[in-house]
Amino acid sequence: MMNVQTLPSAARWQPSASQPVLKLDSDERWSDFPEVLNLLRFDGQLHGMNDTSLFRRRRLKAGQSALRMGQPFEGLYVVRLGSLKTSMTHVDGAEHVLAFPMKGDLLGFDGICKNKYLSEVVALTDCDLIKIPDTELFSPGRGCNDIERMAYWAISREIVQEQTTYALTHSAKSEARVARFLRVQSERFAAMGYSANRFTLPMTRRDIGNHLNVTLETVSRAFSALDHLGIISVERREIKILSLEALRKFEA
Amino acid sequence: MMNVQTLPSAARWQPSASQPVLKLDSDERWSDFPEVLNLLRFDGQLHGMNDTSLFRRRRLKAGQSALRMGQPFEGLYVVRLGSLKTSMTHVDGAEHVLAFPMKGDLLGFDGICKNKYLSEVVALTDCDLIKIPDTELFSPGRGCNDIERMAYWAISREIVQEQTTYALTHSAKSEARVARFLRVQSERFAAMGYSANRFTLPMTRRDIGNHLNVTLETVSRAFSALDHLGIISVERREIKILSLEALRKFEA
DNA sequence: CGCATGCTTGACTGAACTCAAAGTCCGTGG
DNA sequence: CCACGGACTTTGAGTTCAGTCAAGCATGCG
Repeated sequence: MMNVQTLPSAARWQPSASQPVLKLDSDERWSDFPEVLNLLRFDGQLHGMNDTSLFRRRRLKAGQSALRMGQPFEGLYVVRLGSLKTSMTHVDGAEHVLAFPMKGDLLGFDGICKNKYLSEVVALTDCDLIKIPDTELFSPGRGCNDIERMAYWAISREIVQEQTTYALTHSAKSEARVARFLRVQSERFAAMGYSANRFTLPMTRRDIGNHLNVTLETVSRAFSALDHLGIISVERREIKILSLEALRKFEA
Repeated sequence: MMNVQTLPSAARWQPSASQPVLKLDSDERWSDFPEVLNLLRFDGQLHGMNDTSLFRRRRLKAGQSALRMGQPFEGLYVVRLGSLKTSMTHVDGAEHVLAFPMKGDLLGFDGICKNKYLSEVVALTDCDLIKIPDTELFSPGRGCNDIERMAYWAISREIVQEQTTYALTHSAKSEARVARFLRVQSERFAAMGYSANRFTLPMTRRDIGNHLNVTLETVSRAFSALDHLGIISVERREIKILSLEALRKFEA
């Protein structure tokens, strides 16, 4: 059994008139290969040649941007703490929320193909990231590289999660999508050692709605409906799941 | 300029009462690393150590299954010819169409993470696939491996395409989704050297609808509407794009 | 030829969107 | 400290868009 702790309700971002000026990337060195493997829940095979890996540490305040669309690829990130939001902005200016990465998730993998990042990532809470620089991934002299293999394994995992997420938007009814979203969130929290029954959503109703392709009002109404039915308890962003069984029934 | 050819309208699959019995995987050897790189439109860096690569060739008749959910991972496939359909089946039995792979696309990458395939892939037309066996990808003694790097680069590309596809379902109006779907199809055909203005859709209205999360009737109505407006010409599955400009306007 | 599948079109219904108003929480500044 | 403002949320009422149900046609196969 994993150690269950309550989710740190971390400084929620309250929009302030001006984006606070900040000292950029605390570029601390950080070298704990086993911790990264553990965060990623890696269970593949390695060659055991993990030389002294040079990771970096990066802390973000809520509201800060972790990666920007179009920025040249400079490596991958593993989330050590905090919640983020990944989104794409279309030519017509419309935003599309792709995912809500949290502890153990990988960021930036869409930058490998074209050598620049293709999505925006912003911190929803204060965050602690581990950077795997591109030099560690691709250095040609390095030969066979455990880091590269680990990274690609993690990318494969992210693909699977993306497919699952994609499937989220394919329920007939909007209430069903919201119910499924909550269940998936619950499972993700549980997988990282947090409580599955009680958690704080780090994102707004609008972001949830965008992600599920429904309006924020519909999300709100769905939450209220599930609350009135006694299936969950909603108090702003504090969610308690009272009956996982009943929640699952709503996913049809 | 690429060589433009009309899309081979390839034996469309007409469902027959019984799945035809077939000789399985023609397991021919096949060893043309440059062709694979070309198919994948690879433009990354390699170490130039591409030893004698041992690929396999596999031909499928329309309607045959290329990969099955749950089947143990045995490698990746690159499509050399033909069209396919990727889908996931949920616990409740609902099918979700993820993508329509064609020439140059990669199959099976969702199998790396859990060492088994997580989606169904069936051929919509007769297909010609190149198999990259897992032994070629992961053999530990092999050291630094160009094939592995190429494969992962291709996976990164597929992620990007998946995100684009995912965004397909995030247009407000259903007509807009259908219009965007047609434009994306057109661009994909063009990217592989086929005509961008005239092509044959290999999939049913139902599959398109499932993919876009609308009903087949809605797809049909959208096609008709775009036809009546003179933006496209639809005759069963034969599509002509008459005004790409106008088509784009419908994506808002 | 009959049958099955796929496609189109119409009429009706209902779910989700839009618009609107009011309430809550939180940080800021007087 | 308290009042204000802004973002976020909830809830209601009206409307529109897409789903459902149904009928009919086309095509290709046995």
